[in-house]
Amino acid sequence: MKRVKVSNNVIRRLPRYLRKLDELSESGVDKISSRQLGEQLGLTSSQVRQDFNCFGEFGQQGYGYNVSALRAQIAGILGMDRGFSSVLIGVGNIGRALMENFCFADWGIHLAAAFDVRPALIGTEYKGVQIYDVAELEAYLRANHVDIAVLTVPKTAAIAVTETLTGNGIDAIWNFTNVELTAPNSHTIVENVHFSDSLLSLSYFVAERRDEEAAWAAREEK
Amino acid sequence: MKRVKVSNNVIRRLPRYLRKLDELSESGVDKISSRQLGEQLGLTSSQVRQDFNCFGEFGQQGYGYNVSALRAQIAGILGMDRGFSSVLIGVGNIGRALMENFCFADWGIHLAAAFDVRPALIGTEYKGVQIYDVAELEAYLRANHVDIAVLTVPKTAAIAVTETLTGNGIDAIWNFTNVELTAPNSHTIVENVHFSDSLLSLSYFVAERRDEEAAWAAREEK
DNA sequence: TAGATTGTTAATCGATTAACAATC
DNA sequence: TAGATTGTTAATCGATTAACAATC
Repeated sequence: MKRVKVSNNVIRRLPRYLRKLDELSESGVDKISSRQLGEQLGLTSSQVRQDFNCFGEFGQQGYGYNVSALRAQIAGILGMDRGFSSVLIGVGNIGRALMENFCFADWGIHLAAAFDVRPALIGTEYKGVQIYDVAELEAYLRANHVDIAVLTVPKTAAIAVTETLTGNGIDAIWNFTNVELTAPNSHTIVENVHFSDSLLSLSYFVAERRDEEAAWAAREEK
Repeated sequence: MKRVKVSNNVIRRLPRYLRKLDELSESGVDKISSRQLGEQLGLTSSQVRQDFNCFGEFGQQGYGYNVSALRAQIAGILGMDRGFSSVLIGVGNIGRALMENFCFADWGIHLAAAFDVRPALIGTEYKGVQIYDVAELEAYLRANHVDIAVLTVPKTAAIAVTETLTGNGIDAIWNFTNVELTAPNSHTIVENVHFSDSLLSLSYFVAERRDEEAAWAAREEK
């Protein structure tokens, strides 16, 4: 597979292609053209073809793309077949929500262990995943290869836990705390899930919509 | 305030400016230049100034920007001072995580009510928010003005609830289900929080990193 | 006043779109 | 073969960066 420097925009579209292809598969569709795929995602056919051509030639001229073959290619590009392993730190509401409803395995990630500070949780199992004491995190990371840490601790614990993680070989963090972990010169890959950023974008669009409505109403008035 | 058509990239940066300005405020910083602000967010000073100039003139030549004044401007642009109201549907783990840990009020959104189907929850209160039967959702929406619906129901209920929402005047949905709600021709504003997209992007970057490491190791070998 | 930094115009860069030869 | 659709190059568009006059 080619692995040239690919723009961030392209990378962010790959998971959307994957979801759409899974949806098509479920509906029994087994071939699709760049034009059809683009229409369903709000993209031009050119963009779809350009995106795929960053990584190789996945289609067949005059035919289009085979849904399951293309799906497999994209899954490979995204690293879903690499057997990445992860641990989750912080079995609160958001941690439990992920353990319960989010199928890590569906996306090729093995959730190997969870950690918390609360005695009532330590030593128990939740959804088939063992919960350990955070005090054991360092030892665990030294004994086991872990690719990704899922950070779902309270804000106050975020920095300390992050230091334990990065100090013990973790170079990728899926961050659900609203603490900014991205040290400017850091070696660590951080993917932030900032709920507030998402809600505020929505709020912006609602405000814009309300202003438009008000402008219309004012025009009617006259 | 100007409200010209602003690019999506700019809109997505606004919440980041807001968070950074809050952080600066907390640290007692009361003025900042576009250069300093840019450095702390990984942006050029030009970009920072261009972004703000989409909406007005918030700085002072030779001085820079007043942190709290700029913060207030951005809050206004994002609609945080409009008193938007919201309801949450689905008081499962993710719904509870939001109700418990996410301060809607901090972002100018009032969470007015929650809805669920489980008898054990209906009629109770969680974190000061009343939980109603989903069967009452339609009546509630007709009786109360609601700007935003927070959708945290299981996948299987997503479509039916969305129809109730859009059929009763809701034009903005904050969607936590991994169902694609964005009807191509829809009037509804949908902001998706797709956990899987986020994790897969992270997975991509990890895969890229591992490939680089492997390439280095292979070079050492020779 | 001199220094600093904005607001804004112009230049550059990169991403998206269009076009078309290759080919299934 | 004729029709369809890719892969890929060229053209366009928009976003970012650079530059600088205005001005605090």
